[in-house]
Amino acid sequence: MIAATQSNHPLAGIPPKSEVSNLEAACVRLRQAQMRVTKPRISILEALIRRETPISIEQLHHDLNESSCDLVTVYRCLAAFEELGLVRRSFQHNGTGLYEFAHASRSRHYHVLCKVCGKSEPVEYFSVEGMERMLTERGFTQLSHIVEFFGICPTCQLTAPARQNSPTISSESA
Amino acid sequence: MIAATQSNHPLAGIPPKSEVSNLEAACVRLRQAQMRVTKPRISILEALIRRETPISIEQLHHDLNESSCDLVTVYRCLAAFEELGLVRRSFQHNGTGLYEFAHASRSRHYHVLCKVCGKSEPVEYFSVEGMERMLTERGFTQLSHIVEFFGICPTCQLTAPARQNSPTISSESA
DNA sequence: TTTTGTGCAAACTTTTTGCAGATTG
DNA sequence: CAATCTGCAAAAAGTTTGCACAAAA
Repeated sequence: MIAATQSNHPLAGIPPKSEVSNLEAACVRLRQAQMRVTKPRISILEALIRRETPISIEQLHHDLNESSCDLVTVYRCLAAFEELGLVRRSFQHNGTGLYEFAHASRSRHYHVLCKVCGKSEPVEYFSVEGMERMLTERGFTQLSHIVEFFGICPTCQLTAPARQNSPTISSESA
Repeated sequence: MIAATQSNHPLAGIPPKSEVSNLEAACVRLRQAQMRVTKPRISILEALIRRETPISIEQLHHDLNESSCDLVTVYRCLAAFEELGLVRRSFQHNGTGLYEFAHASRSRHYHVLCKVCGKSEPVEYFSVEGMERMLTERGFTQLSHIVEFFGICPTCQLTAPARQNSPTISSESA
């Protein structure tokens, strides 16, 4: 989309160090999980790191240049990345998935998504009530929200084989 | 599903007053919105009021006896009910929608959904962090969560025709 | 009687699966 | 070389739409 930065500064086009380390950390994570660091995976991670807001799979695939890898691969990679805690999934109002890179350093934030244009903006999190009050002040109308927690219940831990995932995925709340 | 209560107490089979008033309030709401109070709508509302936990559309349709109304009607009714604020939608970990009756009297609560069996339990809401800590103590593992706010952004309010909905849907945060 | 809702069939969108060939470590 | 990924094709889920008939006000 955005053509490479138009300056001819020596660092033009070279991603900031933080992006590199994010990517590297992610690759380490992949190897830890005995997963391979492939070209599609790298491009997907790069694209996610570049972005600041959550993005749909379709759109991500498009950003990737379409030809660089198959849509199915994007689905598979994101599912894997989510299991590893490398990305976070959220939802649009219609239930379609959105993904964003889970920056290890940054504290977790949340989003407002416009029900009409679908654009999302990050927002600081205080409390549900404070949040909606603040969004009203920002000019949003017809506010609603969902808060959902997922986990594996005690019963299923006993019965299901439960593919044990890498380190705690739940570490996001640490 | 559950055959009429097996006792022969005079009140057997008669729903508690609260259910009735919930249903009545909902019907008033429908009429306010110039919507008709039809048999399918009543059964859907009844089924939702009976339930305590969020339910998928498929499952709701099943609870309804399948034959009592078409699956498409369930979709349409729930979408309409959501617009009116009569029900709340949430999501399973895979993105499929879940609905629950928005009891006007009760304060809003949230859920934990098991990633394996999908069962949901209501939980008191404190804060995201406290929530996950508490769920860990309850024996849940591999916790994750989503918090998403939806609304109509200032820009779209100017451009889009924006079918003006009934009283504030957003009143849930009042 | 007019307006609104429903059922049915079919389309669509999003996501998942199977498998052979390509790629990584 | 062995294990793991990817692409392609096809299927499965979940959800939406169009239209004629049915039901509610």
